[in-house]
Amino acid sequence: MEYLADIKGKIVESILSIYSKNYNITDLVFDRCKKEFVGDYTLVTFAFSKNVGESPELVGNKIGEFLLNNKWIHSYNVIKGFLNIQMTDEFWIKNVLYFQNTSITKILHYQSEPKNFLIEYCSPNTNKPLHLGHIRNVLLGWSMRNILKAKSYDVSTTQVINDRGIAICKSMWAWKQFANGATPQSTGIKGDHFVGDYYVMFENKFKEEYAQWQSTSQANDIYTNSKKESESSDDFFKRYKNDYFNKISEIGAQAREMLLQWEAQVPEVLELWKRMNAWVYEGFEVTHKKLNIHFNSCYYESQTYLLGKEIVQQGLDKQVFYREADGSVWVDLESKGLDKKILLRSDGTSVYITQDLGTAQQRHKELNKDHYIYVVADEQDYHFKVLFETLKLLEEPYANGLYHLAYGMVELPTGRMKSREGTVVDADDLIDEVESEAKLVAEERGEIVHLSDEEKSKVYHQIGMAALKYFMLKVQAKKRMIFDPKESVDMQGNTGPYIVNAYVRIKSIERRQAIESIDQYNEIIVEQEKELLKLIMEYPGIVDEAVKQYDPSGIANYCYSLAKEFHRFYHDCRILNAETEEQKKWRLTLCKIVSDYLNHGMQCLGIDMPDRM
RNA sequence: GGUCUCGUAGCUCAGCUGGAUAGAGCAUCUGCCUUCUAAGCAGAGGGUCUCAGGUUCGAAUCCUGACGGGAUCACCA
Repeated sequence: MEYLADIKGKIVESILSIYSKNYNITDLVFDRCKKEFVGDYTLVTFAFSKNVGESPELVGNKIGEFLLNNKWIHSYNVIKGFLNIQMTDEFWIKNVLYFQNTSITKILHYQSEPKNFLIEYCSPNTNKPLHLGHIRNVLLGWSMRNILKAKSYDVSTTQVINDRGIAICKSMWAWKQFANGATPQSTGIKGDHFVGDYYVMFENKFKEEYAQWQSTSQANDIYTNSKKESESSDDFFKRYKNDYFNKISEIGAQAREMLLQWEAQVPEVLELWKRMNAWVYEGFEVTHKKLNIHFNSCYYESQTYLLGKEIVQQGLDKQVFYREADGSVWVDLESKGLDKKILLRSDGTSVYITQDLGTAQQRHKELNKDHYIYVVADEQDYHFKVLFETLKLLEEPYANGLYHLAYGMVELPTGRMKSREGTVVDADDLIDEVESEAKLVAEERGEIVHLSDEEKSKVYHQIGMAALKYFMLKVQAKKRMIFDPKESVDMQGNTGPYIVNAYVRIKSIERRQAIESIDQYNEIIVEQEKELLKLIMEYPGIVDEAVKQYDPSGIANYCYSLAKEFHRFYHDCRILNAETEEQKKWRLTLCKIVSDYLNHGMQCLGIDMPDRM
């Protein structure tokens, strides 16, 4: 445990000794001292003073006086209810030695109990490539995986792939119709984009058909008979689109026919389905690799979409579900502040949630985890509330370990992304863009001209990814975010590359001078050094908070603060040309610690840093 | 309309288990490269923390209400 904990202990001890009151440090406000006051740490005594019936100043002075007995407290001052204490140089030195000699893994593992997790994230459809929304999802999911791993928890990851349904049938239909046997290989198009293109082709064809139909007398009859009062034909036909697809459309009927054939396992359809999905998976694989994210397993809806009927039966047997006269099965969650929710259609077929119930149960049977985290956009908040409450009603043993990591939707400065309007930001395009921006800046600077082409492109990729990933992860997960493509490729200021730059500066120094470990220090410690150490000491708390909140943004912001503080230190203080050999070693050690913590934090975010840039 | 959620500088965001004069970045303006990578540093301007009440020594932070944005309320997934 770092030595700040000792100071906190001393404060608790002082209160016990002076006032015979037993306090927990978490009940007291003890924080870093604000820069405009003299001191390193501050204890706020207002609330406490009230409890003991003495003025805040008196309490501050008494505790301050008591603390002076400690060799790590240099001095104190009291301003109203604020007791500011200054630490001795010995305190900082002890901490440096501790951080130098103790691995971050060990520090984070302290008092951590064994737990195991399954994180479900990404969850794509196989009819189109990954987009910006998926990027936020996978970065959050993968980052949470890294953070939990950093706490030495057992974590595995999975994704549920929606590989069946009408959407992929649309792609299949269009491919049969227009492709003439073309493949990703024959056209050189990435598999997921290739299949996505046929989905778009279907949609365009359908739009065309629908538009033509709207001028027929059949359409006119339907409009006059079923329009709402004063509804324009435009509005009506927008609303009617889905019905048209299901009831009237010719190509809609053909696509639905393919779906039926798929369910009936018609070999020819099954074959095409497998073939096209395989193309998509190849494409996804490339994107995953670029983002450097991984999955320990995959669940396919084609294999799980029939699950859940059994669990519904169990619920009926336990009388926590009920059957309506028409045969549909429901759960009543009104006592939980939710509504009644259908679990099985009157014809006995599944709905969305049926499958999720079944999947949850099956997964627990197979993996037996304590915690299951679903990384899914917050538009599904209600669905997950219902799902979790239903599983609790069923008294499933894992029901209390379920967590919906909900993140806000990603919007463009122009508003929501709409595939219909072609405003969806494609994941691969975005990755290419940040990479070429990184390349542009790097070439201007010319620091890495001597590297081989292969090494160079690796650095461009790392910097581009640092920019993109940090940009996405610095925002609190639960908040919706405005994604400005222009800002995402920024490399200055509060950005990933800024943090990478701090790290690279240290690596550059390391290349000039090997860092030896130290066991003492006898010179003055400057303010910039203390500020760095204060931040280093805060890291375990930052990680714990990220785990508690299921939110990496705190770690992202921490990395920025640490990098910022380092840049200041680097500017103000000479390291290799320090005043004495001893100071140089001390500062080198400090650099080493900072680079380790920066690297650890960035690793938690899934950001891989280069040694040069 | 019901439920959930958000509202902090021109823009994008921190800060939210109540604590001192509310912080960054971008953008605008001004300085600093013969010294370890200037993707950097230092400085200036920019705020009724949406509004109104309440809780108290103290509120951006907690509570209530209003206003404004978003999500959701299918025998879709």
